[in-house]
Amino acid sequence: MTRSTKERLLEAGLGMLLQHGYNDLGIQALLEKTQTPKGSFYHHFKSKEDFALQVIDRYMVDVHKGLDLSLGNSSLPPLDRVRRFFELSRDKYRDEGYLGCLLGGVGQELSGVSEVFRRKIETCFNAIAERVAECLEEARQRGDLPPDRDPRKLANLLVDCWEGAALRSRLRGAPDPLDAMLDFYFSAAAR
Amino acid sequence: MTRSTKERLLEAGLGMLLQHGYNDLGIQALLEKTQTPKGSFYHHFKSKEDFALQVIDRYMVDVHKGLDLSLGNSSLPPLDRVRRFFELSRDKYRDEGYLGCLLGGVGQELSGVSEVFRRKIETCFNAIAERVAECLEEARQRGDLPPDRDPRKLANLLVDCWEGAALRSRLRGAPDPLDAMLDFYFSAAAR
DNA sequence: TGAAGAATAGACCGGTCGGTCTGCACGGAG
DNA sequence: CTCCGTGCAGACCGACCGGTCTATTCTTCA
Repeated sequence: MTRSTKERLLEAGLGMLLQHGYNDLGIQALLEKTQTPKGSFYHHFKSKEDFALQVIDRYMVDVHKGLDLSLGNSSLPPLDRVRRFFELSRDKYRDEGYLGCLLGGVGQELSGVSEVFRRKIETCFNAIAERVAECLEEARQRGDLPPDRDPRKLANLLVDCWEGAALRSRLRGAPDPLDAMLDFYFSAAAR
Repeated sequence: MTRSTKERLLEAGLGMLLQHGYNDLGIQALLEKTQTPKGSFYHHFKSKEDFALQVIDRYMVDVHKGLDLSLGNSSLPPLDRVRRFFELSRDKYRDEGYLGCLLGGVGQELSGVSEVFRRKIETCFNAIAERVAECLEEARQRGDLPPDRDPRKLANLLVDCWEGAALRSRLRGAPDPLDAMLDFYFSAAAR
């Protein structure tokens, strides 16, 4: 039971944070949704901020799992592995009702107001880009990418554009912007 | 004086909305900053939501001014005009301390919770993309763009990626992601 | 069995939120 | 001059916010 309550809170928090954002997410509402008394919440988390940061950590666990799954698939050429990761993310967004990316949402909302969150989100993006970059470097060495391209810049670019497309797909409730972005990026990067 | 108070509120609101987002923007704080009593605020705006929507309208006036300025400059080739617009935006972001784009910020924060804002922001993006698309169409007809490219899709793509880069530049407090994105886009789109 | 700490439980708190209400100042129209 | 609409002014309101506190229950292990 120990973990279960905390886990339940984090899980529900993930969904609610995605939909409501940070400031519009009420502790009260979270507690009602998870049938948890307030005492439990503040037993497991020292504050709302602490809670949100842990939700992000949990989100990143899933992200890294997705990265393992796609980038680790060595039966695919490296460029396809990268694309695979984002297509997986797109499918996840679909299942969630196109609410976009938690990092983008929280990042936009809080980076102007909280240094803690600003740093946190930037660190998460860097971590993702770093892993993508490794795979792009492999592609470069295979000749799938022009040798003069910097894989790290290319990876950050991809992540950034992805976040923009994710916002747009959220606004539209549709995956089109995500697919269009991937098509453009991979045809342009490879040539 | 009639306009002045409302104008002052909208202007301050623009900055505060950009930094704090919607939910973290307190009416109280806005009133203190602008030395305005509460009665005046609710005389001019029927609610906080109404206020924010008008702030967005005001923001869009500036955006369209920027579009007029850049896209209307017929001494430049159309592709350069488009790039010019985004470079202008980048400079504006710099002057504001790299807080990114209001549309992106508000869009991310509220689109999961308010249909009104979701639609509003999507409409704004479409308006920008539409004007960009016109210019891209001109470029296509001149042969600066491959004839099989759809200017509208290309324009939306550009706007989307820009928003992602704007978020990242906000997280970093630096323009690099914006420039990297523009470089990539224009070299890829044109070839 | 019993002591101790983890976890649950929810009443309660001060502060702040968005929003309302009433009254006053002012300026042009009759 | 009065009248009336517009804008300024701020006290006030109930609701809700995140967070605290104390008490109780469960779990574990000596």
